Parts: sequence; C-alpha cells; structure tokens
Amino acid sequence: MRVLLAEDQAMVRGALAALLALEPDIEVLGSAPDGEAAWRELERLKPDILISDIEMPGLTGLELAQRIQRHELPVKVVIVTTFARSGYLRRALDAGVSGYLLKDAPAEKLAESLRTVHRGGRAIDPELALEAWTESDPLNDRERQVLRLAGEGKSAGEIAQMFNLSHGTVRNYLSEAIGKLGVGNRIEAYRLARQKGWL
Amino acid sequence: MRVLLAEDQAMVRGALAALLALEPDIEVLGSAPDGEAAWRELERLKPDILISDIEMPGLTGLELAQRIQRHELPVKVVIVTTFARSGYLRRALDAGVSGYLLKDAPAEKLAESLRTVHRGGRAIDPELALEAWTESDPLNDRERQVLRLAGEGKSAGEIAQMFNLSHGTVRNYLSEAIGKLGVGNRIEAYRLARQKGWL
DNA sequence: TAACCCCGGTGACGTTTGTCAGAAGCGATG
DNA sequence: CATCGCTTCTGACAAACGTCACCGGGGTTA
Repeated sequence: MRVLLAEDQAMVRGALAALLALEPDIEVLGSAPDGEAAWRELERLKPDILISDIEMPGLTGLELAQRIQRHELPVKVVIVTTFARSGYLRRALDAGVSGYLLKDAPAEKLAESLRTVHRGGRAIDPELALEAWTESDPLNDRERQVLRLAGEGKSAGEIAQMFNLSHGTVRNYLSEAIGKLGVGNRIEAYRLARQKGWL
Repeated sequence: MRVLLAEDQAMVRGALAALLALEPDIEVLGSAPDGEAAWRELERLKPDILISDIEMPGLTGLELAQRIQRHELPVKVVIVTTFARSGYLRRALDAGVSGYLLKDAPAEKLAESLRTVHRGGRAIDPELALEAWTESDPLNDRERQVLRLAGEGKSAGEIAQMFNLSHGTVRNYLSEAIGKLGVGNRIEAYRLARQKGWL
C-alpha cells in the first residue's frame, strides 16, 4: 500500500511518517506541507492513498479532496484532522473521501483504517457521522460571509463596504444568523458556527 | 535518555513515540493524555526528560511545568506545541522549562533538542525567543478575566454579575484593554490577546 | 398574468458598546 | 500625616448593535 502524506506541521508530519513506516504493508512515498504541494506530488508519485490534514495554508485538505474528485484521480483520500466538526465531515463526504479520522483516535486506528480503505471500504469516525446526519448548516452564503467577518471584529459598516451592501442589510443578515443559531449576539453566533465547521 | 510524553491527541502521541523510538539513544518510558496523568507517571517512571504539549484537558503543560518547578523534581521539561505565542513561551520560561519547540519545526529537531537539553543546554525556538523579549503582556488580571468572557460573547452586564462589579466598571476595563492593545473593539482585542498567548 | 420567493434596502426603536472625566475608598510608601 | 497608586463606581454621550415591520425589484412557478 503506497501512501502520500499531507500535513502542515512538520513535526507531526515526520512523526506520522515514522508511525506508518513501522507497518510492513505500508510504504510512505513522500509528504507535503500544504495542499498545492500535495497536488503536485500526487501526479508524480501516484500513491494508492492520500492522507491529508484539513487546515493547511493555501489549499486546504477539503479543497484538495474536491479537486481530486473533479479530476477523477485514482487515489483514495483519508482525512486526518484535529477538528470534530460535523460541517467538515459533511463537506469531506461530498468530496468523496474514503476516510475521516480524528487525531484524538488511537494511533493504531490509522494503519487499520488505511487497510480498510485500501480494501475498498470506508473509515469514518462513528460519533461524528451521527452528528453530521442530524445537524445541517442553516446559514446561507451571505450569512456565512458576513458572520465570518463579524467574528474577526469587523463592524457592520466595514462589512457593508466590502460587499457593497448597506449597513442595514448587513445587520439584518447578522440578526438572521443569530436567530437561526439560537444565540444571543454575533460573537456567540460566530463561535458556534465555527465549532460546527460551518464557516 | 529516558523520556515521558504528554500529549492529548492520541494519534499524535503515538506518532511521536514512534518517531523517538527510531533513535537508539532515546527510550520512551510511557505517555500520558493530560497533565494530571503525566504528573502521576512522573513519580512512577522517573524520566530524565518530560516532553509536553501545552493545551491539554485539565492540567495544561504550563501548569504542569510550574508544578514540577515548585516540587523541584529532577526532570527537565521540553514543551512541544502548535502555538507560536510569546506569552506561552514567557510563562514556560518562568516555569523553568529547558526547551520550547513548535510542531512546525522539522521532526529531526525534536531528538536533536532532547540531546541538547540532556547535556544541560536549552532549546528554545529562536524567532519566538526574540518576540518574547520585546512584547510583554500589557493587561492586568481584571482586564484579562473580563476580556476572556467578552470574547466568548458575554455582555458587559453578564460579566459584571459574575465578578460582582457594576456594568460600567466592566466596560471601563474593556475600554482599557482595547486601548492598551491598540485595536478597535472587544472582538479584536480578544483575538489579539489570544494570539499572543496572554489569555 | 398573477402569485410567490429571494435578495437587498429603509426606518425606527431600544439596548449595548466604547469613551471620557471625575470621584470615593484604601493600602502602601514617603 | 500627605501622597501616590490601584480598584471600583458614576454619569453622560455618541456610536454600534439587534430587532422588526415593511417595501421594491427581479426571477421562477403556477
């Protein structure tokens, strides 16, 4: 089983490579520190499986998975991430990934899941899979955009300028988002949406 | 060289252990998923060096280092963390740690740093060390407490109740913090302070 | 064509936020 | 004792925020 590793933190990248190198049936062809580099390495090394983090500079793991799906590359994707966010899993599944593991899972789980995927199966964190079914993102595009900026401390006026909207409209969107998420203000709305992986 | 590993993410913990196991002069005695567990293992295993993450459930790596310092345990501490926050490094140094590495650093750096520390030296991320000298936390205790809650979406009134203050006083503290940090509102203040490791 | 929804905008209202100047209480320092 | 510094409080003001009801211009859809 020939694998490629995409992970931005060099130390974690090296450590995972060391971990996989212990398995006799797994060969680590190489590794990449971001999505773009991984994309190039995919062409060159033709691995069976790509193991990818999500949050990486430039191209994220989710975007990389989407690109692989569009180009119909013959490589399975296994996401390995810190984030137990149902929105992330949902997007990953839409992008056709074969696995979604949390870094909280025991180390042995990784090699095990790779074997499952290599046999044609799927390896999805079970708890998260459940949550992803029940909870879906209630926000529309505008609300998402506006909430993202509001969460960075931008005022309604500033956001309005960026999108060529009136500041009243921006406040309406924020009010909508706050209502949909059942919270009390923009900060809580931002935090909740972020935690769910909806931003 | 006998080391103990404290890191909450099981997969990363296992991977780091695999990485260190490759080094002939390093022996991984065990590992712990949080600060309290690490503290117990320290007593039992008497390692030369403790490798610890910072953000762990319950007792953090920084608190663990402080406790080790207070009890004058004969173990060197090396922090390995995601966070390039000068405030974290500062607190770590105050707690007498021998090393502070970022997970962004190459994997080889870890073993290398452990050897340096074992010889009695220090291994501190150089860029961060510089920043820690120049930038120091301008916030006082009240400002920190208040800002932390404000950043979670609490209103001035709610915060006031929690600390038995008037809501005007809370707003004054927030205004102070915003001014000291040179930003425009509580959200930006929270984000900046958090990024610097001052919360 | 009429009915409907979606997007964006308006205006008004009360609340919260951020700023500022000032002042009372209090322990420490001289 | 006087003075300083620190914490907390007050009141006032403008700005930003959150909510609501409502309006107008497209696009579907019936």
